[in-house]
Amino acid sequence: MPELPDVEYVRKRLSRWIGHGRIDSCKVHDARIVRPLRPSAAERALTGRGVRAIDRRGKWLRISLEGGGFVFSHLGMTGWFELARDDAPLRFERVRLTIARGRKLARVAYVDARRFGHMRVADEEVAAWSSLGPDPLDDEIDLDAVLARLAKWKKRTIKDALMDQRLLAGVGNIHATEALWKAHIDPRTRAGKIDRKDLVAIMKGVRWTIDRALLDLEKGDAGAKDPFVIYGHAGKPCPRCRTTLVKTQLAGRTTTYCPGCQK
DNA sequence: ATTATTGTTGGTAG
DNA sequence: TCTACCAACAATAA
Repeated sequence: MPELPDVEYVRKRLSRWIGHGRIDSCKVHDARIVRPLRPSAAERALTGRGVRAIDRRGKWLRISLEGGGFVFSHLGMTGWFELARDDAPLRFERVRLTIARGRKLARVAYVDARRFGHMRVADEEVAAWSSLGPDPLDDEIDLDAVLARLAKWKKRTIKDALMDQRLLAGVGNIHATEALWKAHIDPRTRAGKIDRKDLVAIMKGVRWTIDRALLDLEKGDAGAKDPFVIYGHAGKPCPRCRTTLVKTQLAGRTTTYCPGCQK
């Protein structure tokens, strides 16, 4: 379930498993994932390469290789990295990396049921990475720059704008929904109508929902219970004002909000 | 059987 | 060139 917190969690795990290791072998089970490279070309490009760093920006991961070059990885809707216990492929495994660190081997599997995720092996930074907006977890946000962008969108809703990766990197449907609830702002508000005070509240909301999600993931009991306050809770009472939460469609995505306290 | 799902991209129409 | 909308990608769960 990757939005920013999930990808950050994956980054931490990957760093632990393969940081400063060497890619001993690479096996691509599904050609779609490494397009436009052919599986054999991707495997050849990665085998034997040292790993220098693993970073995240928004929902993208970047593995920097010794001697130059990168693997950019986007998890799509259902992508995930798992540590495998042996050589048998996991369910929906698409790529396997065997990492050598000293005498130890780590079997790192990329698993992705729907296959919307992909990896790109590249010598240079790719546009998908460099055109991302500021990352709300890592970067200082220039409020004036964000406001200037929002002002140009007369018709677009603030909810849709928040999911635009050029505005802020990493916010998706769930966390846009949760952040706007926290900020008391109606998701249907036109982006251009958002003022500085609103934006400050939204940014607080974004950090609030990201921090909560990250904490849940690191506790390790994710999936055990529904961690969201209003996402997916249409028809139930608002936890803040008890008004019944409603859902609507915004830019093609289901959006939940409280008609009582989100203005 | 039907509908929904956390994301992105490419086509089309304006 | 910019904006807005929608279908497509694919596999599951309710």
